[in-house]
Amino acid sequence: MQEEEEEEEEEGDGRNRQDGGSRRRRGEKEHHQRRRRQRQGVDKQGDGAPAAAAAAATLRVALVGRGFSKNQQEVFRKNGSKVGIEVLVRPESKFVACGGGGGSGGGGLLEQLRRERFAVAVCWSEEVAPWAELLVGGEDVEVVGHQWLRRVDTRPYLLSPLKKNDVVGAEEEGEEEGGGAPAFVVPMYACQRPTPMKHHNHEITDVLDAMTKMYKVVGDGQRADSFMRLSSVLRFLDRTIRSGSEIRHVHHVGERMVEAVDEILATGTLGRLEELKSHPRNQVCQQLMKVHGVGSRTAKDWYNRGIRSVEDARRTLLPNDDDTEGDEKRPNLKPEVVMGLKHFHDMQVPIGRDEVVGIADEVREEAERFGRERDPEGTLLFEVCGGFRRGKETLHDVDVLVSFRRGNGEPGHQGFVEALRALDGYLVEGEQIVGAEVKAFEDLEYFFVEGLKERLMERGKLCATLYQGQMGGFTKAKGGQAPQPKLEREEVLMALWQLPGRKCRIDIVQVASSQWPFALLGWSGTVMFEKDVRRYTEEQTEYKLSQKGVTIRATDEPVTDIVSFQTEEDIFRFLGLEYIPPHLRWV
DNA sequence: GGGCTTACG
DNA sequence: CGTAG
DNA sequence: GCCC
Repeated sequence: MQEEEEEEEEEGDGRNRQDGGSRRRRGEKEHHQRRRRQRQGVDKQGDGAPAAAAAAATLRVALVGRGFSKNQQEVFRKNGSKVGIEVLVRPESKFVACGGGGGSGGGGLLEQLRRERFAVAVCWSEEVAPWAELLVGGEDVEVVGHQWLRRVDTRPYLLSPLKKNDVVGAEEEGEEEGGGAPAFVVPMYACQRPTPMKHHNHEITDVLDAMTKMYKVVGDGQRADSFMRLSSVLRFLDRTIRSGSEIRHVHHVGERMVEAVDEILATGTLGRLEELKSHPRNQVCQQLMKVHGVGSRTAKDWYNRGIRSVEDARRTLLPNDDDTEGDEKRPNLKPEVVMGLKHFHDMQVPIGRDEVVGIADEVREEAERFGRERDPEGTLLFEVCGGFRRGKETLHDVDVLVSFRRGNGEPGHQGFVEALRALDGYLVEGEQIVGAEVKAFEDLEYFFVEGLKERLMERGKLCATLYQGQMGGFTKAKGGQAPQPKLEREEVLMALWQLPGRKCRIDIVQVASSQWPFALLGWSGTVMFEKDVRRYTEEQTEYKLSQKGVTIRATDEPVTDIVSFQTEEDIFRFLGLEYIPPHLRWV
């Protein structure tokens, strides 16, 4: 797609650039950033196409491999030493890739490129430009970083960078083209990987997912994440793997993970997993963590109090009629946990898609009615997010996102600010808010979710509230400045919904309409996808992404003031990502 | 050895 | 710490 | 557990 939008790219490890640098670097903001990674110039979107023509004139040399890691480059520079460098050329695309020599072991990026019909050469100098010219003829040469290469590659997916110990051999012994299936090309961030729900490696990912869960039970979230990442990588692959080494070159796949995959392929499970599962405490804790509001810490607490099952917990912890002894050691349970225990069995029952549709219809109907009362000209934005939007067959809760755009075109939030202004005692001198804004929130009937909740409760649809709150709506108070009303806000209600015969979990979220696409993206999951789209933004762009919108990281200025975001596609495009529809976000 | 998404209660 | 995606 |  963006075959031609590279134009702008560059970045990089590009310390070696030889051209004077037509590239503007925005050094100003580097300062407070401990980020040593250079960002790609992701600024243009939409229009950024009319670049192809210019691209043909210049030969770009992309640097890849550890020979060009930041540290390595420093070494080059300091020593002025000669270093073996591999040069790969792909004439039809007018660029070459170069990487550090030395090392061995296949599977690296260079090797992948070679298999894909790049020409290969090795030079023994940091001065790659002359080599590149030699290989493809005397065009102008510009040296760019491997990030650039990844972005201009014709395939729909980006390449993952070479890992530390995966540099291919410097000696390009004959072109043994053959050699089995091509290496997997796995983008580094989950948000770059279209990942379907059903894939080719369930046998392995089932075990890895169990491992992930078990590490969460024992409280090792980071290690759990690592296994989740590996599982995510495997779900992306387009064929079943036969050995861990097939993905050794992939980011996030280390030595231990290769061993793990091999062990699963050989034995069907992991010794470490079986070992953890064999501990009664872990088994019990895993059960207890199914209770809403109970994580690994609470589960461990309960276990240490002698609780051995959810039924134990219900008996011991839920307030009962007769308070015999033992209630003095009853811990103060948060209301959520009380509800989690009380309705435990209902909450374990999967919710079918048809049931979700029914619930959503009722919520939408009421929201529309409620909205019309406030502004007959207004428009309701409504979407069921979460697993439902990704196409999941059975859900464990219903995530509803709503927004209300006023008929006059103003964001629905404007009404909130107006209402706030009208509130006696909360405002003085225009925008200045006096007193506890929290109180204002409670008093204002403007709030959409609150109003919606009341109506749905009157109808007997909504029952217990597990949590209700809001984010934003005011600027932070700083100095003597009182908080100011603010557009960005989000109201969240987590509650129970009365189905015929049972209750189920429902989350209703309302946001300012300006935040709509960001909220859609943010509430559609998966967890990994959300993490990685933010991590990608943080590491690869100069922006910062949140459910509120996009800001320029250095200045914290909202980009949403300048660029219009109407859809999720707008966000992906802005960030330089291929659009990935919800049903391909099973990372 | 630090960091690993982000925000709230 | 737990929850949300 | 992996990466920088």
